[in-house]
Amino acid sequence: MLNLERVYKMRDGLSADLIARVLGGAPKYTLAELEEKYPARDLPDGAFVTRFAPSPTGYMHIGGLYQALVDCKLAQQSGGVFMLRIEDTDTKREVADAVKIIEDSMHRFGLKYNNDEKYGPYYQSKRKDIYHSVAADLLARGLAYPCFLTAEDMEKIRENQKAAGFATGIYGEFARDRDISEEEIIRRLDAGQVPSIRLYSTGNPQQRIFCKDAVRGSIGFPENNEDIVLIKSNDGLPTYHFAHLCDDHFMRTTHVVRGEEWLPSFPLHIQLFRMMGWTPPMYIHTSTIDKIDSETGKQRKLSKRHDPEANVAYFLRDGWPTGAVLEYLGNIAASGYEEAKNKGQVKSIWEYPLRPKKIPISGALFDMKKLEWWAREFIATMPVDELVRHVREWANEYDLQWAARIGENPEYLKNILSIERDNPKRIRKDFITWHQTLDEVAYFWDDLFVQNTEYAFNTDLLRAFLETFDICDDKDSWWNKIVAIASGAGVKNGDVAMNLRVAVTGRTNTPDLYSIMQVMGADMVKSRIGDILK
RNA sequence: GGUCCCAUCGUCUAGCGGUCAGGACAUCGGAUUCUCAUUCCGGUAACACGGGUUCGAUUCCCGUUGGGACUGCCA
Repeated sequence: MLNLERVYKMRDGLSADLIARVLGGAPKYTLAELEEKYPARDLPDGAFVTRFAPSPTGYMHIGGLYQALVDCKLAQQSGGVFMLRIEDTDTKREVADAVKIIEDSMHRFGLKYNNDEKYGPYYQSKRKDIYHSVAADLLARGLAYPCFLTAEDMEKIRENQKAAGFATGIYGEFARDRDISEEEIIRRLDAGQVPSIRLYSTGNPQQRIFCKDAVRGSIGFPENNEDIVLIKSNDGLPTYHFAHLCDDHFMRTTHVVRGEEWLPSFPLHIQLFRMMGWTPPMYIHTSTIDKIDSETGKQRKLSKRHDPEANVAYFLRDGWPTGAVLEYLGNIAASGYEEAKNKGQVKSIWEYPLRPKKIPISGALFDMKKLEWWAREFIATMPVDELVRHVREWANEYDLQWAARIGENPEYLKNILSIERDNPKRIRKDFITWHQTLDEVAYFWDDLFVQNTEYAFNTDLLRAFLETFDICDDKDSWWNKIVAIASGAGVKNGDVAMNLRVAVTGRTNTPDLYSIMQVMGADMVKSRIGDILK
């Protein structure tokens, strides 16, 4: 009983009038009204309600995409709901078009969300009424208070704390306005000061609080005693912590998937839910996606400043198949997928169940080579029409020269990309990205063709080939002619073929030579060989 | 400094007290092939360290070391 007293009543609550003044207006809702407005969702047992909640910084991080995929899959496979919530509470960091970039990325990667209006709005900046109503409740119960500390005040406090070797932050004796009287509040308000609303923390760091993570199990922390900001003074918007509390409660989120950088504030969030008497959601703290820093040689999180591949836009620009990126990411979250797919048990990541408990918790290095492998496999198993469509769409958006070139003769590109695609089990895996696909077949255009100057051609063989070459030959006759040339010259069949291959394409490695010549046409074949003979 | 998280081949991982420690990518070798591709075979390669608990530890506990995150009126 004593303990409860300590936890729930440490200062008097503010009067309704004062709460309205402090908040800049009377709260629109009571807690009961909010509960009614956002009722429990009508979903089957075991359905997950998840959300991807990025802040609009004008940039979609690969780690964010990973989390969004996990969220989306969890909801999809359980018959639940996946939401996209924009965390735009930091007015200072707002970037134009940022939301468009996020929505566009979600769309391109096929991450479908369902923002049911009933539980909206989905922009935090439009949910002020909700936050203020909850804050009013806390204020009335003496579990929050208006704080008039300025940025300079706090900076000074922090410096002193550092100098004295104390933990930094606004807590206990450092929380100057923690027990501020109503009279003092009114005086400051009259003087035109605008307060932030701080939590009146009743946590005791000597005690431990245990927080449950779906993957990591129960994690113990010292209780939080910081009077963290709930509502910011400059714009009246909530901090992440308070928004998370209100939004995930009233949106009826069942599972919060977020990065492990949130682990340190986990006890705070549980404290908040307990103060409200609400059941917290289940948490899944994912690991970061890292790389080895080329300068320091140390592992670190993929950063948007140093690593282009941290940005989802990078993969779009280079024309990576979004499905392959998703498979790569999905296989990190559900490592059994790879094997199941190779065994033919499932066809895509969407068919493979993601077990929350199996989501890895140690940081994974981003493996470009493995992504490449996924991409090769992905493109190789794609019908040629789809491949052509993807390549054209990419060119239309990112490479107008290619787009124009393809536009002149779309059939030509299709014929090129159709080479060696008839046998599904033996399709070459030359293609990785849409961009690279085009570069790979550039030699099919005279103005892009680059003659191989390194290769030591045997002009006799080339001349012999030209003499008997007939584009109308079927593959057997064509090959028989090559065999004849080889035996006549006393060289291996492969030598003749290689001379032709390099002469016609400029490369030592290409798909089936006969098919290439058929697609190129007699004139191109003859002129390229002729150029060498000159 | 404090708090918390993490630790199996080079990489991503399987493993939940007894396994020849399995798979995939990468790598190396071989076979097929018009090809430095594909396909098919095969190889090298890992339980960070030290203590416990146990008949028996990769697996459980503690410590060490190493890596990471957080420590804002940013999320």
